[in-house]
Amino acid sequence: MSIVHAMPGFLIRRLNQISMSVFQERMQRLGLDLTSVQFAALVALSENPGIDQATLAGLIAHDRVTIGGVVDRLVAKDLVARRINPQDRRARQLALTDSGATLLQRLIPEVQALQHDILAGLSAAEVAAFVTLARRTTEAGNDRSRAPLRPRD
Amino acid sequence: MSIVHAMPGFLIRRLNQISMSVFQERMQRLGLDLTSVQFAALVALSENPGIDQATLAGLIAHDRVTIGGVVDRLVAKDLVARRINPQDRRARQLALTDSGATLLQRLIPEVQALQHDILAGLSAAEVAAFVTLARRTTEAGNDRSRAPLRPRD
DNA sequence: GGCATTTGGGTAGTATGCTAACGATCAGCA
DNA sequence: TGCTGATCGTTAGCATACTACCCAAATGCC
Repeated sequence: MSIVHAMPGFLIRRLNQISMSVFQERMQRLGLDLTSVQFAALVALSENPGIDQATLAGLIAHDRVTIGGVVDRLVAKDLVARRINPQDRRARQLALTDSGATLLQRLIPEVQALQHDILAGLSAAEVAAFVTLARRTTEAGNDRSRAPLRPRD
Repeated sequence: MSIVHAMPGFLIRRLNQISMSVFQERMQRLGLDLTSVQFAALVALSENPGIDQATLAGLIAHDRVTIGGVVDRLVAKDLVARRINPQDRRARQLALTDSGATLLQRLIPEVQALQHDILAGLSAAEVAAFVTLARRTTEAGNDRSRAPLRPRD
C-alpha cells in the first residue's frame, strides 16, 4: 500500500471520481446526457430564477468561466434561457425553460436516491457522520477554495 | 440553503476543490509547478520503478489517457524518464530521474504536512474518523469508479 | 459631470478526467 | 506457423476547473 493511499487529498479525489461515475451511470440509465454540475446549476436556477452567471457561480461554488461553459451547454439543450438584463447590460439573466423545469422535477428524486450509492459500504449512521464532518470542514475551508460558495442572503 | 448543499456528491466536489486549491497554493509558495496528480505519479514511480503507464494508471486510479498526458508533462520537466520496453515494445518503462527523486524527497514531508490543512476545522479525532470512513467507502465503491484502483500484489 | 474602480462576461491557455476508436504488438492456441 | 483476442499507448473529442487578461458597462466619489 502506497503512502498516498491514506492521504485525505487522495481519498477525496477517489470519492469525487466515484461520485461522478455513479451520477453519470444513473443519467445514462435514464437516457439523459447531464452532468452533476449541470444538475446543480438547474437546481440553483429553480430556487433563484433571474440571477446572473456570476451569482449562479457563487451559489454552486464555481468560477465564472466554468459557469459560462455550463450555461452554454444548458442553453444548447434548451433547459435554460439566457437574455441580457436590460437594467444591467453586462449581466445575463438566467431562468429555466419549461422543458428544464419539467426535467428537473423528474430528476430531483433520482439524484437524491443516488446519493446513497455514492457512499457505498457505510451504514446510515456512518453516512450521516460523514456528511456532518464534510459540511463542517467545507464551511471552515470555504475561502481556501479558489471558487468559494457565496450564498445569497 | 439549497437542497444540493447537503448532498454527499456536492460536498465531495467541494472537498476536492478545497484539496486541490490547498495543494496548488503550497506548491506555489515553494516555487514549484506541480499538481497533486503529478505528485501521486512521482510517489508511485518511486515505489515501483520500471512500471509501464497502464500499471501506473491502476496504482493511482486513473485512466490510461490521463496518465499519458501526466507523464508527458513529467518528462518535459525532466522528473521522469520514459523509454520503450525492449521486452514488450508496446509498453513504456517509467522511472524517476535523479532530479525527480531529489524533488520527491523534498516534497513528501511538505505534502504530508498540508493534508492537515485540507480538512480545516476538524479535530485530530475527527480527521481520523473522516479518513476511516473515506477509506472504507472508496474501497467498497472502487469498481463503481471508471478508473478503479489496481494495486500490485 | 468626469474619472477611477469595480463588476459581468468573454477569450486564450493549461491540466484533469473521461469515452470511443485505432494501430502496433504480444500471447495463446489450433 | 498462422490466426484470434487481449493489451499498451495514442488520437480525437468532450466537459470540468482553473489563471490571466481583456472589453464593456455600471458604480462610487469628487
